[in-house]
Amino acid sequence: MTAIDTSASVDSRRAWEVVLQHIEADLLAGRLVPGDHLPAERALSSELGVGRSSVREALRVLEVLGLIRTQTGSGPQSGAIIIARPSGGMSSLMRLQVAAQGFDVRDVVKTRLVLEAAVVTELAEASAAALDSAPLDLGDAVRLLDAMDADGRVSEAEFLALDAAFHLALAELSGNAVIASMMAGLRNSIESYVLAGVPNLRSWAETSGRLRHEHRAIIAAIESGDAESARDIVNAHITGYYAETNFISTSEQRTSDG
Amino acid sequence: MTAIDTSASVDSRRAWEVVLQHIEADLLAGRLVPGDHLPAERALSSELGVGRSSVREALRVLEVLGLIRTQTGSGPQSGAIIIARPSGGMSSLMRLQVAAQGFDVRDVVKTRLVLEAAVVTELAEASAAALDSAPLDLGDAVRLLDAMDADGRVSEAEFLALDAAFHLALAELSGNAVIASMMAGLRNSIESYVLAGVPNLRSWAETSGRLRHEHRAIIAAIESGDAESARDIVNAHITGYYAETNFISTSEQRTSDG
DNA sequence: TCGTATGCTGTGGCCTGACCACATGGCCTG
DNA sequence: CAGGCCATGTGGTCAGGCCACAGCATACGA
Repeated sequence: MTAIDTSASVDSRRAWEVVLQHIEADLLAGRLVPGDHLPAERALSSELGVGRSSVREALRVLEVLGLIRTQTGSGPQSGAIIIARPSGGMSSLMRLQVAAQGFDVRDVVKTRLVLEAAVVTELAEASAAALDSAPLDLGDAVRLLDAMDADGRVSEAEFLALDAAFHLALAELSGNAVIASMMAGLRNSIESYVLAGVPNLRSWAETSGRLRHEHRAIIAAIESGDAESARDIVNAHITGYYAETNFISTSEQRTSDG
Repeated sequence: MTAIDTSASVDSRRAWEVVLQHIEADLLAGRLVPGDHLPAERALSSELGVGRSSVREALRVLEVLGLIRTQTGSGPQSGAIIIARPSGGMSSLMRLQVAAQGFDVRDVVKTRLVLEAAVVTELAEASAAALDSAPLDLGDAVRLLDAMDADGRVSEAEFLALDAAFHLALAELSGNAVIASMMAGLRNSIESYVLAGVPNLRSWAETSGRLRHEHRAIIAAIESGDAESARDIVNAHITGYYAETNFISTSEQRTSDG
């Protein structure tokens, strides 16, 4: 009796899809913008004529995709709030697709290579073009490199986490949120593989030293506006690591396999 | 009385996260592979000691992310089945993030440019390298071009849909599922903007003719193994369209805005 | 008067039980 | 042997309840 089924008596869409599309429409129309509160679950439920559990299913999806943040209790911070943080959703998506064999790990690495090259190219060109105006502050990235230089006091896992953060920082500095979140997701999805490869290294000290050196070289190439060499270094940087860990033979990917 | 709370009496994870992580663990361990059936919702519920609604929230997430397909009824096709189709999830994610202003449309276009260039580069290089062995069949893509040539009998929307399919086909031919699904998501997320830009064109006939010509040129460049010109053409192809629709002035993106 | 304590209220989180539509597969009947 | 019928198990959905939690207003005490 709650739902009025005049018009579209048979709604082919499932109830939770109705909720999802309703919210998407509100977003597209600008009726909902980041920072706004969604109506309470019970309100949304009666407003749309669906059960609260269906509303919750839709909200769960939005939460995983990084569109909303939920909080119990009362007050301004409670409820479901639009946040629009893509990285979390991208990470979940890629991690699960890799787990479910929808994504081949080699393709993840190759894609990361493509995006990473695009990022440093863009940064280098921006640096070259803006020598006079804005000086292109790479401080965030450099600080991470400094943290990685605390030799001996940084575990393998910590080092690799900082490494990931460094590459992510570069992506964010390029100003492209799409690429940045993709990079976050790609890296996140193969995190466990990266860690698992460490024992295969001949010498962690040697490898980490090389990685640190390459990082500095990337920064230097960007600052000097040398896009081409930045691209080459980052290429060798990533390819080299995976080759050393025997994680993937990047030289002969997908030559003739299905 | 159903849930036994020995060990980990306070589970900080929310109930639906427990379900999600359980399934993810099964995927990673290979206990679940594409084609397999998930346990029934009620079984999963009692097995994990959570309510069925929580199980459903997790399944909903998996469904939107493209990991499972659900079907009512009984028989071999009913229930939740692992499918691992990333495109749908990528599309949802990007579409909603664009709607929620988490992604700037200009960044979406720029990212598409990067990926598209990588795709045609890879295809061209593969074509050049495999002149003797496998002849690199572009048939799928070419058939789409043929369909677009039915001049006058293809509406704007249909033409643009075929255009999208063409670019997606190229991505899939490159063999990289990650890039292919990203391209699908990127294109999908700006679908409405692309369509909305059509009225801004000086002449649809002129533009569509140019697009068709450029498509053929891309194919030709790939087949001749000319990666560089393939990249240039695809770049001009995409940039040109958006410039013509005044949808975005690709020449001066993000020069000094926040 | 001021500060604190206390309870009210509204939020999401979760569970239970119930019903429905549906698809299958076996059983029963003609 | 063929065809129809129903038992069974599935996801889809709803209603209602309880809980923990956070804020806020109110009342009370210093």
